[in-house]
Amino acid sequence: MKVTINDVAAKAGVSIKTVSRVINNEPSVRPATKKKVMDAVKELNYQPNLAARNLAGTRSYTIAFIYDNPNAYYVIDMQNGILDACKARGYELLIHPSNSKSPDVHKELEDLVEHSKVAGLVLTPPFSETPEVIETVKKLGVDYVRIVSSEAAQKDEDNCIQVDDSSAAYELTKHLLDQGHKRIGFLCGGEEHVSTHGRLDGFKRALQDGGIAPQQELILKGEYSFDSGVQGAKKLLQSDNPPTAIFASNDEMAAGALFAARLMNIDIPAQLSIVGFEDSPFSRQTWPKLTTAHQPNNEIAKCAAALVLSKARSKGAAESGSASKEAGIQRTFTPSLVERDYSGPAPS
Amino acid sequence: MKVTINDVAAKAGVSIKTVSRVINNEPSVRPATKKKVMDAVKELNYQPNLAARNLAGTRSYTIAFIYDNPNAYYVIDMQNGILDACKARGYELLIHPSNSKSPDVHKELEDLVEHSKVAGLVLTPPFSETPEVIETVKKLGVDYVRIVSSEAAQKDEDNCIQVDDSSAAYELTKHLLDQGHKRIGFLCGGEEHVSTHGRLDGFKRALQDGGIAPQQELILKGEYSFDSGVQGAKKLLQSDNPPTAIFASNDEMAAGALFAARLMNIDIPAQLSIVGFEDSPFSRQTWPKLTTAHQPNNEIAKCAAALVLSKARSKGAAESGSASKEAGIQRTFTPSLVERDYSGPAPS
DNA sequence: AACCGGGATGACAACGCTGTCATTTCGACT
DNA sequence: AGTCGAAATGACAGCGTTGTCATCCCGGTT
Repeated sequence: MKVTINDVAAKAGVSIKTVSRVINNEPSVRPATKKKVMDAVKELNYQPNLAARNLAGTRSYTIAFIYDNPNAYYVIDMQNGILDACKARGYELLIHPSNSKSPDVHKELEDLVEHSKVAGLVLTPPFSETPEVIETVKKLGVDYVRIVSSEAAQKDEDNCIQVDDSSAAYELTKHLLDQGHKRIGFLCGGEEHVSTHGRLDGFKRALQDGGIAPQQELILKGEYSFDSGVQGAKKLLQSDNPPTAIFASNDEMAAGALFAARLMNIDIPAQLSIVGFEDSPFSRQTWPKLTTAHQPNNEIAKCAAALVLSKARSKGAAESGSASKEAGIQRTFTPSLVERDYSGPAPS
Repeated sequence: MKVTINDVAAKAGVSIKTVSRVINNEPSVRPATKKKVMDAVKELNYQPNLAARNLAGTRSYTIAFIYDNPNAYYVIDMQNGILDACKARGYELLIHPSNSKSPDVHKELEDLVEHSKVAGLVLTPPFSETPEVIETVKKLGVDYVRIVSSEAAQKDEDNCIQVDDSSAAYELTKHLLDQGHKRIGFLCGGEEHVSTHGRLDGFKRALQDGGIAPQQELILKGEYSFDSGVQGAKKLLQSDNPPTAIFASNDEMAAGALFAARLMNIDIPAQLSIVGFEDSPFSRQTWPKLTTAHQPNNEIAKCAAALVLSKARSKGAAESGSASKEAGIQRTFTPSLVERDYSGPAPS
């Protein structure tokens, strides 16, 4: 049958409590003893029983992943990253699709935390950027890490993994400017996403630094969807003085913009350049491939999970104050330019 | 703190064992007693502690979802369906991305089952259609349910939720034939998917029933990807005698075909009809929208999970032989035609 | 050489539930 | 009313781990 802590203790010639100490990295175990135990663990391929740990211990070995982003690629990427981090540390993952706009969210969160005894929460946008939700989470006193666009991180940096949308958008815009584009259309994502504002901000800053006056008529509101990209691009391209480039706030919109351009028989990239954002599989499934900003969602999620786990752990073990600034966990990510087929110099 | 079985027992004036009997639906509890207990449960909002259940009981309250399909939409849909079923029955879900082609699969599965003490497995294609993998799962003696294309279900119907690709493809093809199309191109999905063969089979049958001779040159091998759709459609449309309609084996390929047609300035649906398969968000993110066969992945997954849970339960409880044919769980799904913008009568 | 203090270790209860088995209850039949 | 058997219920021991607290051992003091 399954190998338990008793087997390990017997093999190592110590008590189960000592084994427990070793696998939990508690102090007061002589190096020699520790080695004996670790050898036994390895030899028997022992792995602590999660159910028993959860039951007996004060801390839990489960964290939850909460999301309400409709983009499947995004969610899967994040989920896999978190899963990796959990596996590495012997934790379990509870998947919790939710809806930040629903009035039940608060009770839902409460139930999740109280009932399931989770050690921590990983939140992604737009859920992670909804103030009331964060408020509730804070009140619950559970450890959490929010993955957010930098602008949304202000108040509790310590619980955030940030994505610097503004800087990335700046870089992307600069790329277009460098290629001679003077009129660049901008398709905004949904208002509820902080990233929408960050990306727009970066875009504007780059324009300004490039000495180009604001062109309000080229900035269009929208949503992070294909349809929205189609509509926005159409509007831009049908205007009297159409832009020579379009900055779409994500790849899906860029694919939409691309589609619209095709419909209008516009040659790409000769007449029009298009850039996306995120580097989702979407940008590669379009054809030819989109120039975009690569956002390492998998890695971001892994760091978020690692961070929340380290919080949960340090809390459980030594209450040694300095636990917060975890070494080795990257806190800020700036998506970086990936130049592909869909952008080129401005037409002369 | 948390409300436990003891609180319920106290409130109801019975022993904890009786409470246990009630919440597990075991026999030999007087209706009056049962009611008392249920009332107490409701009043206290009691929910059994999963860790304790897992630890104490012989059966486990965790099932695993194993997949290796790269399509995020597909996976998320399935996952949500399974999650629903689990929640409804108080089970926990273990997410396990895998790779049916990796040589480590067997050991991986073994570890998963032995170590994590899962009550059941839900498998999706192509993982669920890989013979060696199924072999391993069977050997492990764990309950499982495979979601498969009907053709792959032969041997162990009892553990399958089937998707009748052939019939659905037949219907879709018939739809095209009814509109007067005589030359229809067919873009195959990846060989490793049984659905690829089922869909082709349905296509051929419909053609035959429609009195149209096989046109081998119109059937192209491919993969379930956008790129593959682009390539295939290009090839078809550049031939001497191009088809008036294209049956793409999934929506992603259809989107690719659509894209290729646009590039070649082919008017749709006037000159060419395109149909997809699956009704993934993809088919709606394309624009205008694709005609396709709606495959209710969410529902399918829910049934699969319900089935595996009923297996696990019946095994744990009364070993009453007849447990297998679960009432009320749909076993076969036939995706059904969803007519949208991208198909029309054949050009005259 | 006896003594002390603190690090190292172990014994044992507890976590919340299920499984086993003993005990009680109840209706039906003498 | 007394007896019997099955149904209903409960007492109690685990499940594999952690937390608490007692014990042991050791080097350093006096």
